[in-house]
Amino acid sequence: MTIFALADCNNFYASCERLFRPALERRPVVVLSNNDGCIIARSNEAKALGIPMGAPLFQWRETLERHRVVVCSANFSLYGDLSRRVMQVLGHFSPEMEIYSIDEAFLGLDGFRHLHLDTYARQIRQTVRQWTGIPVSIGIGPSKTLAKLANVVAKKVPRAKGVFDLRDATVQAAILPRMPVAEVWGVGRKLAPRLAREGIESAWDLRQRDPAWLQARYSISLARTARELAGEACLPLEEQPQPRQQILSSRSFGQRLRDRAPIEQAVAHHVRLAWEKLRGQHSLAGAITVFLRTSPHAAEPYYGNQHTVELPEPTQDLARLTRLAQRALRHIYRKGHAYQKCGVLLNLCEAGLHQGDLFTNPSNNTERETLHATLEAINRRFGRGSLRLASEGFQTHGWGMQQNHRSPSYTTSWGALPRV
DNA sequence: TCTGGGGTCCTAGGACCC
DNA sequence: TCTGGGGTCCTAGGACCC
Repeated sequence: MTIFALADCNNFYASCERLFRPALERRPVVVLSNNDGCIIARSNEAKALGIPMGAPLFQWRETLERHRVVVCSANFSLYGDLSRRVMQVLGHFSPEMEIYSIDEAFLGLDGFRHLHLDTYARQIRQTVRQWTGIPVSIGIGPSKTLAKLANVVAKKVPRAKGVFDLRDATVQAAILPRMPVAEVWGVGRKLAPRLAREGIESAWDLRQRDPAWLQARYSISLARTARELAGEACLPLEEQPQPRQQILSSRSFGQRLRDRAPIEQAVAHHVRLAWEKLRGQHSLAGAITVFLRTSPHAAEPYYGNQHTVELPEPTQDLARLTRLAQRALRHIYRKGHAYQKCGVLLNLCEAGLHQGDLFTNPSNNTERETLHATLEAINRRFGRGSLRLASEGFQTHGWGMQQNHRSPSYTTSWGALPRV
């Protein structure tokens, strides 16, 4: 039997905000999405007030004020840095680790089966807490799906004190029937009600169904989930992160935009952000898509559109990508709408795998490479975005983000070091 | 007034082939 | 009235994840 552990940070973003502001301890804390739009993280105290995940801020403002909830704008450079530290500590405890998201990692514990794993997990938890200040919970199981489910128990049941082991069949038989199917990894908003109508209400119900039947009626993924719930490890630990297939940069505007000019700037900006990631992972873009839309919640009729330009040969050329993106924008922009959001999507090709054509001038690429490297060197020295294409504009006029409650970037910016 | 951003995978259906 | 059979590839859209 393979053994998986899932370590998942508790209320990660809220815990990060607390780290440098101990006064927030035991107080309800929420963290907002970009543009201060939605609530995307809540401390336990905030959850207890009934604030749901993803709730629009404006609908909850009154509750937040009444209970003196601490409201924070998202500070992803802080969370990213703390995540890196947590992962580093977790890495000490197993040679097999898959970083699954910003606040979660699977550990392979096969080599540790001689240990009392409950004790070992408590040791991991304690160490992460002591070395980073972030609380984590740990679930253990014979498959990733069961480890995930064990983690839910570890968080929810006070008696578990942050660690739960779901390897034992008797324990599974006791827990799974009480676990709503919606808690299962891979069962979401749409699937849960559909399953309920067929009498599948608990994780146990799902596990009892014939995988072949589930595959025919639903999908191969759900069949796999049922197998995983039965203790069969179908999903391997993926230690090597797979190369990205696409890179997306998009954001709501700080306010609604009607004119094309500021949208052009925002598009140029997104091309650059996507390009930075592209360079970071040494890939090439084979196609670029630009999309633009109005708010789906507005009273006016919705308009959304997108346009894709295929590149004759894969490229990393920032100026070229920007030019193509502007052309794509012209295809989809219509006068008269109050736009809410735009974005740029790069479809990637694996570098070195493409067939060049007869007419590409290789010396041209060297020139571009020098230009890109210089651009990056300057921005490394003077700060991100110090040097950029003029098409981004000089001010983020109208499209810049709203962030009215941003905490300092304590760990990634010299100017924001905490004072003691 | 105000509703996130960044991903992956799967499926259905159409276009196309012989 | 009646209109093959077997296959591949691509894309859009949907569902899911955090």
